[in-house]
Amino acid sequence: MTHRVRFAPSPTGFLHVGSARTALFNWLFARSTGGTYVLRVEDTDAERNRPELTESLLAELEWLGLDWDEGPLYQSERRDRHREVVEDLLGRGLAYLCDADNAEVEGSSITDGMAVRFRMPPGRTVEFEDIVRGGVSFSTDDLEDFVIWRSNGSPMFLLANAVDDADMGITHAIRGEDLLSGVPKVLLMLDAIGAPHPTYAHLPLLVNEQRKKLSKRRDDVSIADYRERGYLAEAMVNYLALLGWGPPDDVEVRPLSEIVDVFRIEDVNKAAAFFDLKKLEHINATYLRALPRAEFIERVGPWMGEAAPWPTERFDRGVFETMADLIQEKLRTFSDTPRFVDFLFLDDPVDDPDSWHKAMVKGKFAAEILDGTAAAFADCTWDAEVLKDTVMHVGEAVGLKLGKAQAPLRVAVTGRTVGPPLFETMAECMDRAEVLRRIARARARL
RNA sequence: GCCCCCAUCGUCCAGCGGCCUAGGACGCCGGCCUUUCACGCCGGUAACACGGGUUCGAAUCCCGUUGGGGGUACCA
Repeated sequence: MTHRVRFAPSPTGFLHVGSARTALFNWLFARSTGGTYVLRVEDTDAERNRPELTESLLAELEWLGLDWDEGPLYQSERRDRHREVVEDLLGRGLAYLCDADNAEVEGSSITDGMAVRFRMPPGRTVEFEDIVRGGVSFSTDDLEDFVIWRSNGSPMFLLANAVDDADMGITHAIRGEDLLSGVPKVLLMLDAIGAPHPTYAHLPLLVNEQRKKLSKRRDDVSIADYRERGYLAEAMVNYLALLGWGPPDDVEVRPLSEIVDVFRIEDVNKAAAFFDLKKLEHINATYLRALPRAEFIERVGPWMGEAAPWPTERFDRGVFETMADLIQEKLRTFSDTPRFVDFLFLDDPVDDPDSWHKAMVKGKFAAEILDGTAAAFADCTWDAEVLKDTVMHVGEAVGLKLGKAQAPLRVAVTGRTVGPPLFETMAECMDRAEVLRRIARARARL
Protein backbone atom coordinates (compact mmCIF):
# COMPACT_ATOMS: atom_id res chain seq x y z
CA MET A 1 0.00 0.00 0.00
CA THR A 2 1.34 3.39 -0.87
CA HIS A 3 1.75 5.80 1.98
CA ARG A 4 -0.51 8.79 2.33
CA VAL A 5 0.35 11.65 4.66
CA ARG A 6 -1.05 15.08 5.18
CA PHE A 7 -0.05 18.43 6.55
CA ALA A 8 -3.10 19.93 8.23
CA PRO A 9 -2.47 23.52 9.30
CA SER A 10 -5.07 25.71 10.89
CA PRO A 11 -5.30 29.17 9.33
CA THR A 12 -5.26 31.03 12.63
CA GLY A 13 -1.89 32.69 12.07
CA PHE A 14 1.02 32.99 9.69
CA LEU A 15 3.03 29.88 8.86
CA HIS A 16 5.15 29.08 11.90
CA VAL A 17 8.61 27.49 11.78
CA GLY A 18 7.32 24.54 13.80
CA SER A 19 4.49 23.98 11.35
CA ALA A 20 6.90 24.37 8.47
CA ARG A 21 9.10 21.69 10.00
CA THR A 22 6.07 19.38 10.31
CA ALA A 23 5.13 20.09 6.70
CA LEU A 24 8.71 19.40 5.66
CA PHE A 25 8.91 16.04 7.44
CA ASN A 26 5.62 14.95 5.93
CA TRP A 27 6.87 16.05 2.53
CA LEU A 28 10.20 14.27 3.01
CA PHE A 29 8.44 11.09 4.11
CA ALA A 30 6.16 11.15 1.08
CA ARG A 31 8.89 12.01 -1.39
CA SER A 32 11.33 9.47 0.01
CA THR A 33 8.84 6.61 0.06
CA GLY A 34 6.96 7.35 -3.13
CA GLY A 35 3.90 8.27 -1.11
CA THR A 36 1.29 10.98 -1.47
CA TYR A 37 1.40 14.28 0.38
CA VAL A 38 -1.96 15.91 0.97
CA LEU A 39 -2.58 19.47 2.14
CA ARG A 40 -5.67 19.98 4.23
CA VAL A 41 -6.70 23.24 5.81
CA GLU A 42 -8.30 22.73 9.21
CA ASP A 43 -10.68 25.65 9.33
CA THR A 44 -13.46 24.24 11.49
CA ASP A 45 -13.42 27.14 13.90
CA ALA A 46 -15.05 29.87 11.84
CA GLU A 47 -14.65 32.46 14.57
CA ARG A 48 -10.89 32.17 14.73
CA ASN A 49 -10.39 31.42 11.11
CA ARG A 50 -9.04 34.17 8.86
CA PRO A 51 -9.43 33.44 5.14
CA GLU A 52 -6.61 35.75 4.07
CA LEU A 53 -4.25 33.77 6.28
CA THR A 54 -4.93 30.65 4.27
CA GLU A 55 -3.56 32.38 1.22
CA SER A 56 -0.42 33.39 3.07
CA LEU A 57 -0.04 29.85 4.42
CA LEU A 58 -0.06 28.39 0.93
CA ALA A 59 2.29 31.06 -0.37
CA GLU A 60 4.89 30.31 2.28
CA LEU A 61 4.68 26.57 1.67
CA GLU A 62 5.27 27.22 -1.99
CA TRP A 63 8.15 29.51 -1.20
CA LEU A 64 9.73 26.71 0.82
CA GLY A 65 9.30 24.40 -2.14
CA LEU A 66 7.03 21.97 -0.30
CA ASP A 67 4.62 21.17 -3.08
CA TRP A 68 1.63 18.98 -2.36
CA ASP A 69 0.03 16.21 -4.40
CA GLU A 70 -3.58 16.69 -3.37
CA GLY A 71 -5.45 19.67 -2.04
CA PRO A 72 -5.70 22.12 -0.59
CA LEU A 73 -8.77 20.47 0.90
CA TYR A 74 -10.88 22.51 3.26
CA GLN A 75 -12.25 20.88 6.35
CA SER A 76 -15.04 23.44 6.53
CA GLU A 77 -16.49 21.97 3.34
CA ARG A 78 -16.93 18.60 4.95
CA ARG A 79 -19.26 19.65 7.71
CA ASP A 80 -22.12 17.47 6.46
CA ARG A 81 -19.94 14.43 6.69
CA HIS A 82 -18.76 15.36 10.18
CA ARG A 83 -22.37 15.90 11.21
CA GLU A 84 -23.33 12.52 9.85
CA VAL A 85 -20.66 10.82 11.95
CA VAL A 86 -21.71 12.70 15.07
CA GLU A 87 -25.35 11.74 14.48
CA ASP A 88 -24.30 8.14 14.10
CA LEU A 89 -22.31 8.19 17.33
CA LEU A 90 -25.20 9.85 19.07
CA GLY A 91 -27.67 7.34 17.71
CA ARG A 92 -25.59 4.47 18.97
CA GLY A 93 -25.17 5.97 22.42
CA LEU A 94 -21.42 6.38 22.01
CA ALA A 95 -21.85 10.11 22.39
CA TYR A 96 -24.40 12.25 24.16
CA LEU A 97 -25.92 15.72 24.09
CA CYS A 98 -24.89 18.18 26.73
CA ASP A 99 -25.98 21.64 27.74
CA ALA A 100 -24.01 24.76 28.55
CA ASP A 101 -23.34 23.45 32.06
CA ASN A 102 -21.87 20.28 30.59
CA ALA A 103 -24.74 18.25 31.97
CA GLU A 104 -25.92 15.28 29.95
CA VAL A 105 -29.22 15.80 28.16
CA GLU A 106 -31.50 13.11 26.79
CA GLY A 107 -31.67 12.84 23.01
CA SER A 108 -30.29 10.87 20.10
CA SER A 109 -29.91 13.55 17.49
CA ILE A 110 -27.98 16.81 17.18
CA THR A 111 -29.99 19.59 18.76
CA ASP A 112 -29.61 23.34 18.34
CA GLY A 113 -27.72 24.93 21.18
CA MET A 114 -26.44 21.61 22.46
CA ALA A 115 -22.90 20.31 22.28
CA VAL A 116 -22.14 16.64 21.78
CA ARG A 117 -19.65 14.72 23.85
CA PHE A 118 -17.96 11.45 23.10
CA ARG A 119 -18.49 8.98 25.90
CA MET A 120 -15.20 7.72 27.30
CA PRO A 121 -15.40 4.00 27.96
CA PRO A 122 -14.10 3.22 31.47
CA GLY A 123 -11.31 0.87 32.43
CA ARG A 124 -9.64 0.52 29.06
CA THR A 125 -6.06 0.87 28.04
CA VAL A 126 -5.39 2.45 24.66
CA GLU A 127 -2.03 1.54 23.22
CA PHE A 128 -0.27 2.36 20.01
CA GLU A 129 3.17 2.16 18.50
CA ASP A 130 4.65 5.51 17.53
CA ILE A 131 7.46 5.46 14.96
CA VAL A 132 9.56 7.89 16.92
CA ARG A 133 8.29 7.42 20.47
CA GLY A 134 7.89 3.67 20.53
CA GLY A 135 5.06 2.16 22.56
CA VAL A 136 2.71 4.65 24.20
CA SER A 137 -0.28 3.83 26.33
CA PHE A 138 -3.08 5.65 28.11
CA SER A 139 -5.81 4.54 30.45
CA THR A 140 -9.28 5.78 29.54
CA ASP A 141 -9.85 6.36 33.25
CA ASP A 142 -7.50 9.34 32.99
CA LEU A 143 -9.43 10.77 30.06
CA GLU A 144 -12.64 12.70 30.11
CA ASP A 145 -15.64 12.76 27.84
CA PHE A 146 -14.77 15.32 25.20
CA VAL A 147 -16.76 17.62 22.96
CA ILE A 148 -16.95 16.53 19.34
CA TRP A 149 -19.69 18.91 18.19
CA ARG A 150 -20.05 22.50 19.30
CA SER A 151 -23.32 23.99 20.41
CA ASN A 152 -22.95 26.44 17.52
CA GLY A 153 -23.25 23.56 15.08
CA SER A 154 -19.64 22.97 14.07
CA PRO A 155 -17.36 19.96 14.55
CA MET A 156 -14.43 20.02 16.94
CA PHE A 157 -10.89 19.50 15.76
CA LEU A 158 -10.46 15.96 17.13
CA LEU A 159 -13.59 14.67 15.41
CA ALA A 160 -13.01 16.43 12.09
CA ASN A 161 -9.37 15.42 12.11
CA ALA A 162 -10.11 11.76 12.79
CA VAL A 163 -12.94 11.53 10.26
CA ASP A 164 -11.00 13.32 7.53
CA ASP A 165 -7.90 11.22 8.03
CA ALA A 166 -10.03 8.10 7.83
CA ASP A 167 -11.96 9.22 4.77
CA MET A 168 -8.84 10.38 2.99
CA GLY A 169 -7.03 7.13 3.63
CA ILE A 170 -4.21 8.76 5.59
CA THR A 171 -1.79 5.98 6.55
CA HIS A 172 0.72 7.98 8.59
CA ALA A 173 0.11 10.91 10.87
CA ILE A 174 3.37 12.83 11.20
CA ARG A 175 3.05 15.85 13.48
CA GLY A 176 4.28 17.64 16.58
CA GLU A 177 4.59 15.98 19.96
CA ASP A 178 2.14 18.47 21.42
CA LEU A 179 -0.59 16.39 19.80
CA LEU A 180 0.50 13.12 21.38
CA SER A 181 -1.97 13.13 24.21
CA GLY A 182 -4.89 13.53 21.83
CA VAL A 183 -4.17 10.21 20.17
CA PRO A 184 -6.18 7.91 22.48
CA LYS A 185 -9.31 9.96 21.90
CA VAL A 186 -8.85 9.78 18.15
CA LEU A 187 -8.21 6.05 18.30
CA LEU A 188 -11.39 5.49 20.26
CA MET A 189 -13.38 7.47 17.69
CA LEU A 190 -11.82 5.58 14.82
CA ASP A 191 -12.78 2.32 16.52
CA ALA A 192 -16.28 3.66 16.96
CA ILE A 193 -16.67 4.36 13.27
CA GLY A 194 -14.86 1.22 12.25
CA ALA A 195 -11.91 2.97 10.65
CA PRO A 196 -8.31 1.70 10.75
CA HIS A 197 -5.68 3.41 12.89
CA PRO A 198 -3.03 5.41 11.10
CA THR A 199 0.60 4.92 12.06
CA TYR A 200 1.80 7.81 14.18
CA ALA A 201 5.12 9.61 14.21
CA HIS A 202 5.28 12.43 16.73
CA LEU A 203 8.11 14.81 16.01
CA PRO A 204 10.10 16.41 18.84
CA LEU A 205 9.03 19.96 19.57
CA LEU A 206 11.00 22.99 18.46
CA VAL A 207 11.87 25.04 21.54
CA ASN A 208 13.37 28.39 22.48
CA GLU A 209 16.31 29.08 24.80
CA GLN A 210 14.01 28.52 27.76
CA ARG A 211 13.26 25.08 26.35
CA LYS A 212 9.62 25.98 25.88
CA LYS A 213 7.63 25.23 22.79
CA LEU A 214 8.20 27.97 20.24
CA SER A 215 5.40 30.46 20.53
CA LYS A 216 4.37 33.24 18.25
CA ARG A 217 4.07 35.59 21.18
CA ARG A 218 7.63 35.38 22.42
CA ASP A 219 9.67 33.96 19.61
CA ASP A 220 10.58 34.74 16.02
CA VAL A 221 8.57 32.02 14.36
CA SER A 222 7.04 33.48 11.23
CA ILE A 223 8.39 31.94 8.06
CA ALA A 224 7.32 35.08 6.19
CA ASP A 225 9.47 37.18 8.52
CA TYR A 226 12.50 35.03 7.83
CA ARG A 227 11.85 35.37 4.12
CA GLU A 228 11.61 39.13 4.43
CA ARG A 229 14.75 39.25 6.51
CA GLY A 230 16.65 37.74 3.62
CA TYR A 231 16.85 34.07 4.40
CA LEU A 232 16.84 31.68 1.46
CA ALA A 233 14.12 29.07 1.25
CA GLU A 234 16.66 26.37 0.47
CA ALA A 235 18.66 27.28 3.59
CA MET A 236 15.54 27.37 5.74
CA VAL A 237 14.31 23.93 4.75
CA ASN A 238 17.82 22.52 4.99
CA TYR A 239 18.13 23.83 8.52
CA LEU A 240 14.66 22.69 9.49
CA ALA A 241 15.49 19.17 8.32
CA LEU A 242 18.34 19.17 10.82
CA LEU A 243 16.06 19.70 13.80
CA GLY A 244 15.11 16.28 15.05
CA TRP A 245 16.94 14.45 12.32
CA GLY A 246 20.50 14.13 11.10
CA PRO A 247 22.01 12.74 7.91
CA PRO A 248 23.67 9.32 8.26
CA ASP A 249 26.85 10.56 6.57
CA ASP A 250 27.23 13.79 8.57
CA VAL A 251 26.82 15.95 5.48
CA GLU A 252 24.53 18.60 6.88
CA VAL A 253 24.43 21.28 4.22
CA ARG A 254 22.84 19.74 1.16
CA PRO A 255 19.82 20.39 -1.06
CA LEU A 256 16.40 18.99 -0.33
CA SER A 257 16.68 16.78 -3.39
CA GLU A 258 19.56 15.02 -1.67
CA ILE A 259 17.96 14.96 1.74
CA VAL A 260 15.06 13.05 0.22
CA ASP A 261 17.50 10.29 -0.68
CA VAL A 262 18.82 9.84 2.85
CA PHE A 263 15.80 10.75 4.96
CA ARG A 264 14.14 8.02 7.02
CA ILE A 265 11.37 8.79 9.46
CA GLU A 266 12.68 6.02 11.73
CA ASP A 267 15.82 8.09 12.27
CA VAL A 268 13.95 11.02 13.79
CA ASN A 269 14.95 11.43 17.41
CA LYS A 270 12.80 12.11 20.44
CA ALA A 271 14.34 15.05 22.27
CA ALA A 272 13.10 18.61 21.75
CA ALA A 273 15.31 20.74 19.51
CA PHE A 274 16.40 24.33 20.08
CA PHE A 275 15.88 26.60 17.10
CA ASP A 276 19.39 28.01 16.75
CA LEU A 277 19.49 31.21 14.72
CA LYS A 278 23.28 31.12 14.61
CA LYS A 279 23.31 27.84 12.79
CA LEU A 280 20.53 28.97 10.44
CA GLU A 281 22.67 32.02 9.61
CA HIS A 282 25.66 29.85 8.90
CA ILE A 283 23.71 27.64 6.57
CA ASN A 284 22.09 30.64 4.94
CA ALA A 285 25.47 32.25 4.29
CA THR A 286 26.70 29.01 2.77
CA TYR A 287 23.82 28.92 0.32
CA LEU A 288 24.14 32.63 -0.38
CA ARG A 289 27.81 32.33 -1.30
CA ALA A 290 27.06 29.40 -3.55
CA LEU A 291 24.54 31.28 -5.67
CA PRO A 292 25.65 31.96 -9.24
CA ARG A 293 26.36 35.70 -9.60
CA ALA A 294 23.40 36.34 -11.88
CA GLU A 295 21.02 34.54 -9.57
CA PHE A 296 22.34 36.40 -6.56
CA ILE A 297 21.73 39.72 -8.33
CA GLU A 298 18.25 38.64 -9.31
CA ARG A 299 17.21 37.35 -5.91
CA VAL A 300 18.63 40.21 -3.87
CA GLY A 301 16.58 42.61 -6.01
CA PRO A 302 13.79 43.15 -3.48
CA TRP A 303 16.26 44.49 -0.94
CA MET A 304 17.74 46.94 -3.43
CA GLY A 305 14.52 48.75 -4.24
CA GLU A 306 11.97 50.68 -2.23
CA ALA A 307 13.14 49.32 1.10
CA ALA A 308 16.76 50.31 0.52
CA PRO A 309 18.26 53.26 2.44
CA TRP A 310 18.93 55.32 -0.70
CA PRO A 311 16.70 57.25 -3.13
CA THR A 312 15.55 54.68 -5.67
CA GLU A 313 16.54 56.89 -8.60
CA ARG A 314 20.12 56.95 -7.38
CA PHE A 315 20.46 53.17 -7.63
CA ASP A 316 22.75 52.14 -10.47
CA ARG A 317 22.29 48.56 -11.50
CA GLY A 318 25.58 48.46 -13.37
CA VAL A 319 27.49 49.61 -10.32
CA PHE A 320 25.67 47.13 -8.16
CA GLU A 321 26.46 44.27 -10.51
CA THR A 322 30.13 45.16 -10.29
CA MET A 323 29.87 45.23 -6.50
CA ALA A 324 28.10 41.88 -6.38
CA ASP A 325 31.34 40.00 -6.99
CA LEU A 326 33.02 41.96 -4.24
CA ILE A 327 30.43 41.42 -1.51
CA GLN A 328 28.52 38.20 -2.09
CA GLU A 329 30.86 36.10 0.04
CA LYS A 330 30.58 38.53 2.95
CA LEU A 331 26.83 38.33 3.40
CA ARG A 332 24.82 36.20 5.77
CA THR A 333 21.39 37.17 4.48
CA PHE A 334 20.05 39.18 1.56
CA SER A 335 19.13 41.95 3.93
CA ASP A 336 22.81 42.43 4.82
CA THR A 337 23.43 43.67 1.28
CA PRO A 338 22.39 47.34 1.44
CA ARG A 339 24.90 48.31 4.07
CA PHE A 340 27.72 47.01 1.90
CA VAL A 341 26.85 49.26 -1.01
CA ASP A 342 24.74 52.12 0.34
CA PHE A 343 27.59 54.66 0.21
CA LEU A 344 27.65 54.32 -3.57
CA PHE A 345 24.04 55.45 -3.93
CA LEU A 346 24.00 58.20 -1.34
CA ASP A 347 25.33 61.72 -1.73
CA ASP A 348 27.54 61.28 1.27
CA PRO A 349 28.71 58.19 3.11
CA VAL A 350 26.59 57.14 6.06
CA ASP A 351 27.79 58.41 9.41
CA ASP A 352 28.55 55.45 11.61
CA PRO A 353 29.77 56.93 14.93
CA ASP A 354 31.54 53.78 16.09
CA SER A 355 33.46 53.52 12.84
CA TRP A 356 34.43 57.16 12.93
CA HIS A 357 35.66 56.86 16.48
CA LYS A 358 37.65 53.75 15.76
CA ALA A 359 39.39 54.98 12.63
CA MET A 360 39.57 58.72 13.11
CA VAL A 361 39.78 59.29 16.84
CA LYS A 362 41.27 56.19 18.37
CA GLY A 363 43.27 55.26 15.28
CA LYS A 364 46.54 57.09 14.83
CA PHE A 365 47.60 59.36 11.99
CA ALA A 366 44.14 59.78 10.48
CA ALA A 367 45.04 63.29 9.33
CA GLU A 368 48.30 62.17 7.78
CA ILE A 369 46.61 59.32 5.95
CA LEU A 370 43.83 61.51 4.59
CA ASP A 371 46.21 64.26 3.55
CA GLY A 372 48.66 61.82 2.03
CA THR A 373 46.09 59.90 0.03
CA ALA A 374 44.34 63.05 -1.09
CA ALA A 375 47.59 64.35 -2.51
CA ALA A 376 48.59 61.08 -4.14
CA PHE A 377 45.14 60.25 -5.54
CA ALA A 378 44.99 63.60 -7.31
CA ASP A 379 46.95 62.41 -10.28
CA CYS A 380 47.73 58.71 -9.93
CA THR A 381 46.43 56.08 -12.31
CA TRP A 382 42.86 55.15 -11.25
CA ASP A 383 43.50 51.47 -10.76
CA ALA A 384 42.97 49.21 -7.75
CA GLU A 385 46.59 48.06 -7.58
CA VAL A 386 47.92 51.57 -7.86
CA LEU A 387 45.52 52.86 -5.22
CA LYS A 388 46.56 50.07 -2.91
CA ASP A 389 50.27 50.75 -3.39
CA THR A 390 49.64 54.42 -2.84
CA VAL A 391 47.92 53.88 0.47
CA MET A 392 50.62 51.45 1.47
CA HIS A 393 53.30 54.06 0.87
CA VAL A 394 51.39 56.76 2.67
CA GLY A 395 51.04 54.39 5.59
CA GLU A 396 54.70 53.42 5.61
CA ALA A 397 55.62 57.07 5.94
CA VAL A 398 54.02 57.10 9.38
CA GLY A 399 54.83 53.50 10.27
CA LEU A 400 51.46 51.91 9.59
CA LYS A 401 50.81 48.68 7.79
CA LEU A 402 48.18 48.62 5.09
CA GLY A 403 45.52 47.22 7.40
CA LYS A 404 45.73 50.23 9.71
CA ALA A 405 46.46 52.74 6.99
CA GLN A 406 43.38 52.00 4.97
CA ALA A 407 41.00 52.46 7.89
CA PRO A 408 40.66 56.28 7.83
CA LEU A 409 40.31 56.21 4.07
CA ARG A 410 37.66 53.50 4.24
CA VAL A 411 35.64 55.42 6.77
CA ALA A 412 36.04 58.66 4.81
CA VAL A 413 34.77 57.00 1.62
CA THR A 414 32.22 54.45 2.86
CA GLY A 415 31.39 55.65 6.35
CA ARG A 416 32.19 52.34 7.97
CA THR A 417 35.17 50.28 9.07
CA VAL A 418 33.54 47.20 7.58
CA GLY A 419 32.69 46.95 3.92
CA PRO A 420 33.70 45.69 0.50
CA PRO A 421 37.33 45.58 -0.70
CA LEU A 422 38.14 49.28 -0.74
CA PHE A 423 40.57 49.76 -3.62
CA GLU A 424 38.56 47.66 -6.06
CA THR A 425 35.41 49.52 -5.08
CA MET A 426 36.99 52.93 -5.61
CA ALA A 427 38.66 51.98 -8.86
CA GLU A 428 35.67 50.22 -10.40
CA CYS A 429 32.69 52.05 -9.01
CA MET A 430 33.71 55.57 -8.06
CA ASP A 431 35.42 58.38 -9.83
CA ARG A 432 38.44 60.29 -8.65
CA ALA A 433 36.63 63.53 -7.97
CA GLU A 434 34.08 61.90 -5.68
CA VAL A 435 36.70 60.03 -3.70
CA LEU A 436 38.73 63.22 -3.26
CA ARG A 437 35.61 65.09 -2.22
CA ARG A 438 34.85 62.53 0.47
CA ILE A 439 38.43 62.52 1.74
CA ALA A 440 38.30 66.32 2.02
CA ARG A 441 34.93 66.14 3.71
CA ALA A 442 36.26 63.75 6.32
CA ARG A 443 39.44 65.75 6.78
CA ALA A 444 37.36 68.80 7.56
CA ARG A 445 35.51 66.93 10.26
CA LEU A 446 38.57 65.66 12.09
C1' G B 1 -2.98 18.27 40.70
C1' C B 2 -3.57 14.26 37.05
C1' C B 3 -1.87 11.97 32.37
C1' C B 4 1.89 11.48 28.63
C1' C B 5 6.75 12.27 26.67
C1' C B 6 11.95 13.38 26.99
C1' A B 7 17.31 13.34 29.10
C1' U B 8 25.18 12.62 24.97
C1' C B 9 29.59 18.98 24.38
C1' G B 10 26.54 25.92 25.29
C1' U B 11 23.43 24.23 20.69
C1' C B 12 21.98 20.54 16.72
C1' C B 13 23.05 15.70 15.22
C1' A B 14 26.09 10.59 15.51
C1' G B 15 26.39 6.45 18.83
C1' C B 16 21.36 1.63 18.64
C1' G B 17 26.22 -3.99 24.46
C1' G B 18 32.55 -4.50 23.25
C1' C B 19 35.48 -0.67 17.34
C1' C B 20 34.11 5.28 22.81
C1' U B 21 40.78 7.52 25.88
C1' A B 22 32.48 9.32 22.87
C1' G B 23 32.54 11.40 16.53
C1' G B 24 30.68 15.57 13.15
C1' A B 25 28.45 20.47 12.71
C1' C B 26 27.19 25.50 14.74
C1' G B 27 29.04 28.67 18.49
C1' C B 28 33.15 30.12 21.32
C1' C B 29 38.76 30.70 22.02
C1' G B 30 43.63 30.79 19.76
C1' G B 31 46.79 30.90 15.14
C1' C B 32 47.63 31.37 9.77
C1' C B 33 45.97 34.08 5.40
C1' U B 34 44.72 39.21 4.76
C1' U B 35 43.16 46.26 2.25
C1' U B 36 38.34 46.08 6.73
C1' C B 37 34.86 42.32 7.28
C1' A B 38 34.02 37.68 5.61
C1' C B 39 35.75 33.17 3.32
C1' G B 40 39.44 29.39 3.70
C1' C B 41 43.01 26.56 6.52
C1' C B 42 45.20 24.79 11.31
C1' G B 43 44.56 23.99 16.46
C1' G B 44 41.75 24.22 21.05
C1' U B 45 37.42 24.31 24.56
C1' A B 46 33.39 21.27 25.89
C1' A B 47 28.90 16.13 27.13
C1' C B 48 27.08 10.39 28.29
C1' A B 49 21.88 14.19 34.74
C1' C B 50 22.12 10.98 39.32
C1' G B 51 21.44 6.17 41.86
C1' G B 52 20.55 1.18 41.56
C1' G B 53 20.40 -3.16 38.77
C1' U B 54 21.16 -6.89 34.21
C1' U B 55 25.85 -8.42 31.80
C1' C B 56 32.36 -10.99 31.30
C1' G B 57 31.41 -5.91 29.44
C1' A B 58 26.53 -0.19 29.38
C1' A B 59 26.42 6.25 26.71
C1' U B 60 23.82 2.08 24.73
C1' C B 61 19.01 -2.69 28.24
C1' C B 62 15.71 -2.44 32.99
C1' C B 63 13.98 0.19 37.52
C1' G B 64 14.01 4.45 40.47
C1' U B 65 15.31 9.63 41.48
C1' U B 66 15.99 14.39 39.73
C1' G B 67 15.36 17.80 35.97
C1' G B 68 12.82 19.55 31.59
C1' G B 69 8.74 19.64 28.31
C1' G B 70 3.77 18.66 26.42
C1' G B 71 -1.37 17.82 27.36
C1' U B 72 -5.45 18.42 30.47
C1' A B 73 -10.92 24.25 26.12
C1' C B 74 -17.76 24.07 23.04
C1' C B 75 -8.59 26.36 20.16
C1' A B 76 -6.08 23.58 16.58
